[in-house]
Formats: sequence, structure tokens, C-alpha cells
Amino acid sequence: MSSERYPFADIEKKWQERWARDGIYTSTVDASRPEFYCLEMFPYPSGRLHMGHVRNYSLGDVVARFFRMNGYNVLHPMGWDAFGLPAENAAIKRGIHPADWTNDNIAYMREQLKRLGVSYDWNREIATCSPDYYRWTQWLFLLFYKRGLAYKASSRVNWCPGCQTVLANEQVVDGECWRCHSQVQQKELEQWFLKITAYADRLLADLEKLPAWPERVKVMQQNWIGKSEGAEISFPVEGMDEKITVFTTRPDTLFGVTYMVLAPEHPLVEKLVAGRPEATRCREIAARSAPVTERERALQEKVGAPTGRYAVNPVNGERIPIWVANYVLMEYGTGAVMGVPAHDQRDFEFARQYGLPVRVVIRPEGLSSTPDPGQMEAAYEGPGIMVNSGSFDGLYSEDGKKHVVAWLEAHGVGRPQVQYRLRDWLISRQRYWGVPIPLVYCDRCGIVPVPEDDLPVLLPRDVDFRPGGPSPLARHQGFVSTTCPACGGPARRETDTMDTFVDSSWYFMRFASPHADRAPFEQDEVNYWLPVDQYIGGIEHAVMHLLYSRFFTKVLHDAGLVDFDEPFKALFTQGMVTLGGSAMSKSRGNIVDPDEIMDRYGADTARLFILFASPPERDLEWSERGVEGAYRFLNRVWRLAREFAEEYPNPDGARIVPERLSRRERDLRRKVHWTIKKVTDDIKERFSLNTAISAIMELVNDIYDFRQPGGNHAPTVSNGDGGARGGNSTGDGVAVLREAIESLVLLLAPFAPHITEELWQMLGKGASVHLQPWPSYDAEAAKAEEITVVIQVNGKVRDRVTVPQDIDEDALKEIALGRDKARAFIGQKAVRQVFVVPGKLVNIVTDA
RNA sequence: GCCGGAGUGGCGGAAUGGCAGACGCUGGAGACUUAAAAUCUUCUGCCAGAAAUGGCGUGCGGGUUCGAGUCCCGCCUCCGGCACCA
Repeated sequence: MSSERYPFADIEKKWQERWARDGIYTSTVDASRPEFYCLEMFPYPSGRLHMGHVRNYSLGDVVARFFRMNGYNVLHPMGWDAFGLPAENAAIKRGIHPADWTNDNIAYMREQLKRLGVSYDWNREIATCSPDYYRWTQWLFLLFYKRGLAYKASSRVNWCPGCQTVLANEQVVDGECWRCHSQVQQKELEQWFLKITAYADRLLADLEKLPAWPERVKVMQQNWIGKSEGAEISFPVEGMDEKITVFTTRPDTLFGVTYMVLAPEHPLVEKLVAGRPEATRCREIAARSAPVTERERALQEKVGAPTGRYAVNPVNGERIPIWVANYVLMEYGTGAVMGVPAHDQRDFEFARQYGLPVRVVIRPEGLSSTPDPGQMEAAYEGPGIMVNSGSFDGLYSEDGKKHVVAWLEAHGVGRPQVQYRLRDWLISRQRYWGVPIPLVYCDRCGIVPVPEDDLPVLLPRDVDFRPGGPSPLARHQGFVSTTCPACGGPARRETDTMDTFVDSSWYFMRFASPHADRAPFEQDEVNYWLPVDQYIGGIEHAVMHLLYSRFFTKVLHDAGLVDFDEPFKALFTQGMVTLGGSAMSKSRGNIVDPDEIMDRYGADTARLFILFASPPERDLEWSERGVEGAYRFLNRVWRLAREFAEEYPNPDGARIVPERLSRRERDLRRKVHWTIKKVTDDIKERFSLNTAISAIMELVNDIYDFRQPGGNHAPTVSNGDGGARGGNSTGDGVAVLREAIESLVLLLAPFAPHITEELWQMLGKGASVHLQPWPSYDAEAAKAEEITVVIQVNGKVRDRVTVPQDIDEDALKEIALGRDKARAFIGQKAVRQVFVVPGKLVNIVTDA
């Protein structure tokens, strides 16, 4: 055996050019074949690929190539999420125009992807910053606008001082900007929103339609949407023609209300306190809460003050003091709550702090008497029997909820209500490098949408990037001043651009018809390819991108533009690539550069290592030694196949006649077919690419054993002792070896596309290995002749015995009981029972 | 606090309730070589033993079972999501 190293650089370059020339990965609609849409999350063109990209795209490529070889018409496209802040920051810092910076990065990263050998249909490449694309993003925005799903409103929004723009709720993580980690501030601003809350219920309910999504992603979306069911209840304000409406999940505790609380910024506060001595203190609380984010507020001490006003409990006419307190959020529910200290921990703490009364109205189950409020150390939030609740006394609280709501509804003072934590999606950004919102402000006509025929509203190139002040677009007179599409009079353009997540909320549809110029996509094409059959990407998009995309898909579905209402049938979230235990990042300085790895070992090695080192959903620790192992393996495959091809250059050799094969030949053949089944199942059923690769490695090890003349290492599935006949000089042996090596190359092709292509050609086979049918599994050949059965005594393994595969239970039992080792452990004890698991083991159970 | 996931050799990791540690890395020994590298062969969970072999072993404590890494109950630790959401 030689120690030759294979020339990966030449091979990889050669085949990449050949594939591109022959267009073997281009796809078109073909109704005669099943389709498969395999998609990986497209990257932001930040400069160069990182290992996370390599992992993501290697995973996707295995899936795409596997389904292609299995006869599917595969769509596997790639593009660029090309709008975003880093481009603009580069412009500010280094004076490079964002468009140039972005296009340079795309050009470089495209070459890197090609170098990795990913089987994309490059004819479908898209970039969200291209006018051909963002024209349709604008068109979709107008569709939302016309359907009442895009609106402008003034509200308290998250402002990132670092990025100098507002952010969506989803983009604030632990009170910080998800991109630059600045402390986010609160500002009252007029902004554009998309009405995702109108779809909250469907976004939640339809998670059930996604069995092939990871549980944790669905749970994250569930948490984010945050549905809670309860009631809205109105309390009239004493002596005023006003009422306070609260949302509660506990209408069963309505008799336990001992105070009301308004959020400090609640519009009613001013009316209640105007001209009263309590006004000063209430306004103080409001002023202190105003600039603070919700998160910081959660950490603050509870502070409140009475307004001096009273409300009336509609259920029993009781007078209840109205307070203002910082623990009530204006953004959730109605901005007002009823205080039930006995059955809500927050209310309990607040009541204790300010000496408000506590009244128990739920008796915990199993308790014979009602707890004494003075003795309570915490609120009782569980269910129980209603007490001190008038005609509702004695009801179980869960049933009581319905009865109380029915009573309220009958008296016109309440109704059932569902609340969501989800807020509408704020999409305005005060930045340049994004899609202009296609609207015009006219003093006469108000807000006027730009007519579809005038799209796209082009982003001007000549803008002023100096930081500070209004956004570059707002400073660009040529952009701002326009004429009103309705009346022709002078008008101003909207200068906000859209959140880049709008761009990525529909790109997977554009791939179906990337060149369509009369619509965002052709309907027949989008309905042929979509939904995406397998979507692959990072967990960091569990809420943002994946929720927004689901929302877009549902709106487009309702508008009759697409047939499907969920975009991604199956989702796979890959783990991070780490070095030294933490994510690779520039600031940590623990980067491994994909280019460097490809220079040293080639793309196939890089791909193979990253797929082998860890199960795809788990984090992967980078290991230089591991990379070398992958490289060593590919060299082993190379030498094996090349030497065989040299020895037996003519591929039309003897056919395999199973009855004529020697024991060794049958054993190898069994391993080949076992491997085919294992690799197929691992890819298709389990996404277990690391074990698929290990199975291929086992096959290679066994082929090496087979070739070794004196070798007596039987293939591991055979359980046999190999047999005396060495070598493979017979025609049968060559045929078996050929089958093994050809199968090996085919099975390895999705993982290591270049080396397998070269070997396939070397073996004298015809067209591209990637266009070959996936090897089929022969159950007959895979069947074991002999099996090793474990013999246990009282559950402990004491012996092993090799028996014919089809031995019957009784015979096996006899053999087991007759074994010397088994008898030694049985000793004088009586055999009570013998368990036989066919093909696996015998367990002899004795008396103690 | 609520929800989700994970915990297995020196390391990455494998195991439809049925041989724990496949495969790879690391390390040891040998072959080839003037030598080294590469390659090939072989061993490599822990303890005892010269060996045969025996005992122990999947975060901890219980349980179900002929048999548990796997199922059930109760904990611990780590990772992630949500959290003053009424």
C-alpha cells in the first residue's frame, strides 16, 4: 500500500469548473418528478465565510445531493441578505459606498461557496439590495398597506443609540441591541408597523402543523406570542363619566379586588388627578418610568401612589381605591389591572408595601377553612373553592371563571378576552442601506402609496454618510422632494427604510422565480417548489426570521398569491462551531478561517470533518487533529479506489453470483449492503450525518481487511471468523470488491463531492457521480448467516456463542444451557426461567 | 419561577428496553525506512491479575423489568427561551 496523498487542489478546481460548465445543478419545473426544495439560510455578506456558514452549507449540500441522487427534482438556491447596517458603518468609517462594499463582499463570498463545492443553482442567485428584488419588497409592503396590515403610529419604541435607529421588540435582547449591544432607550416616535398581532392566533395554532420543526423552536415562538385567555372587565369611576377596563386571567377572583392600578402612562391618569393634591406624586411616578425600558422597570422596586379616586366593583358595588404604579405596563392588555393581593403575588407584595387590604376569595383545595389574610406570607395562586364571592360561593375556581364572565357579559360590564404578548412589528429604520418605504406625504392627500408602476423607489447613491442628525435619506433633497401621485402637487417621500428582516421574510419564494419582472414570483412556480422541504440554519433565528417569514406567508396566502400557508415544512437548527469552548468571533480572536483550511486540506476534508465531528444539531468544537483525521480518511479512500482502478481498469467484469461466493466475499458484500441501508436511513430519517460517515469509515476499514491477503479480520457485521481463504484473485472476488468500491464512492459523494467525482471517473464509470442513482440495498445480501448470541446468567453477560442465523428458540436455549461458562455461573442453583430474544441473547434466570 | 434541551472513556462522540464505549482523535507497541515523516498492523474505560479471568462503570437517590445509558418517580449541575405579561 502506498502512502500517496491525493491532489485535492487540482481535482476540486477541475470539477467545480466542469459542473458549472455542464450546469448539472440547475433545476427547472418538471411535473413528472417529485420536487424537493432544500434551503439554507442565506448569509449577510459580511466579508468572508465563517465556519458556521461552512457547517450550514455543508449540511444543506448533503441533503440536496442525497435527494438529487434519489430521483428528486431538487431546488437548491443561494443568495444574499444584502441590506444592513455593517455596510453603512463601513461607509462611515472608511468612506466606501455601502453598495460597493456589499458587492465586493458578495463577489468574494460567492467564490468561497463555489470553492466549497456546494451544489447551488447559481442561475437563481439573488441579492436583496438589488432593485430587481427590492422592487418586490416594496410591492409587498404596499400589499400589506392595502390590506390594512401596515400602519403608522406613534408609540414608545426601542431606540438604539449605537445604530442610531429604532429596533423591533425581537431585536432587543436583555435590554441591549442584538447587533451592537448598546443599551436600548425608550422614545416616543411615529413609526411604521406591520400588524403581525392580527395573525397571532394563527401563528400560534399552526405550529401544530409543523411536526418536523424542533420542539424548542416551537416553544420559543409559543413563549414569544404568549397567549393568555381571560376576561376584560369594566369598572366605572366614581363621580366621573369614565370607566377603567382591565384584563385579567382570573375573573374568578373578582370579589377579592381591593384596589385598582393604572400604568403610569395610562391616558386616564391625568383626568383622574387633575386639580387634586395627589397629582404631584402620580406625575412623578409617570415621569420616572417614561425613559426606562420594560426590562429595567422589571428590576426596579415597585412604586405606587393613590390617585384619590375610586372605582366601583361591578360585581358587588364596592368602592375601590385607584392607584398608579410602575409595575403595570401600558403595552400589555389595557394598561390597567385589578389588584387581588390574596391571589396574585405581585399584588400581594404591593398591598403589603402600601398597607392595602388582602381578601381571600379562593380556598385552596383540601383546606377546610379559609386562610387568615393577616397570616399569609404569599399569595395563593392555585385553584380552589370560591368563598366570599356572593352567589358564586362553593364553585370550583376553574368553573367559576366561566360563570363570573357569563354574569359580567349578561350585565354588559365584561366579556371573554384573549391577550397576546406579541406586539406589532416595527419595521421603520432611520438608516440608509435598506429598502425605501414606498410612500409619499402630500399636504393635500395625506399618505399616498407610490403606484406599482413607479416601483422601485430607488435608493439614491449620492448620499451624505456623516453620522449624527437625520438619516442620510432625509438629508437628500433630491430624494425627499417629489410630486404627489394622486394630485400632482408637491410632496415628500418617506425617508425611513425597512428592517432587513422584511427582505428575508419572502426571499425563499423569490428563488422559485428569481427573474420574474411582473410579479414577486410566478404563481405556478412558487406553488410547485414551495413550501421549502428542508430549511437549515442557526437557532438564533428561532423567533425573528422564522416568525416573520411565517407571518408573510400567511398574508400572501390570504391574498391568494400562494397556495401554502406555512413556508418551511421541515426545519433543522444546527449547532455552533466553537474553538476553546466558545463561539468563534473576531473580538475573541478565536477564528479559524475556512480559506486556510481549504488551502491546506481541500474543501472535501473541511466538509467531511465538520459533518463528522459532532451531531449536526449540537455544538461542534473545532479540532485541527480531527481535520487531519478526515483528511487521512479521504486519502485512504483515494488509494483504495485508485489502486483498484489501476489493477482492474475494465469496469465490465464478472457479475456477482451470490451462490458462488466464498465466505469472505459474502461477508464483505453483507457489509456493503448494511452500509447502504445505514447511510440511507441516517441521512433520510434521522439527519444523523456523523453516524452516516462513521458507517462509511467502517466499510472502508473492512475493504482494507478484505484486500489484505492474510487478513482475517472479518467485516464487523458478519460475526463470523472470516474463513481461511485469503486474497481476492478470483473473478468473484473482483466483482465483490468492485461493488464495494463503487458503492463506497456513491455513498460518499454527497459528503465529499470532488474526490468522489474524480474516483468515479477513474473507475471507468460514465457521467457525473452526482447524477447517478443512489445505490440500492439488497436485503438478501445484507442478511447475516451466523449471529453471535450473548448468554447471560441473571442479567450478566457470561458467554457468547456463534449460531446459524435461523436457529430456533429451543435449540438456542439448549445450546446456552449446555455452555460450560454458563453452567459455572449457574452452579447448584435451580434454573427458574430462560428468556430468549431471537437473534440477540439468552438470559438464564436462577433462584437466588 | 415557568418552559425546552443536555449530562456516557483522556477528548469528539455511538448504542428500536437486550454485548456500553461503534467511528474518529490522542497515547502505547510493532512493520517498512540508514533515519524521520507518511503508510500499514495491533492495543488503548477504571481497578485487581503475569495471564486466563473477575469486579466496577453512562450526573445523584429510588423504582419498574428476567434485563435500564434508554422507561417511571424524586433530586443535582450545565445550556437555551420566557419572565412584574395581570
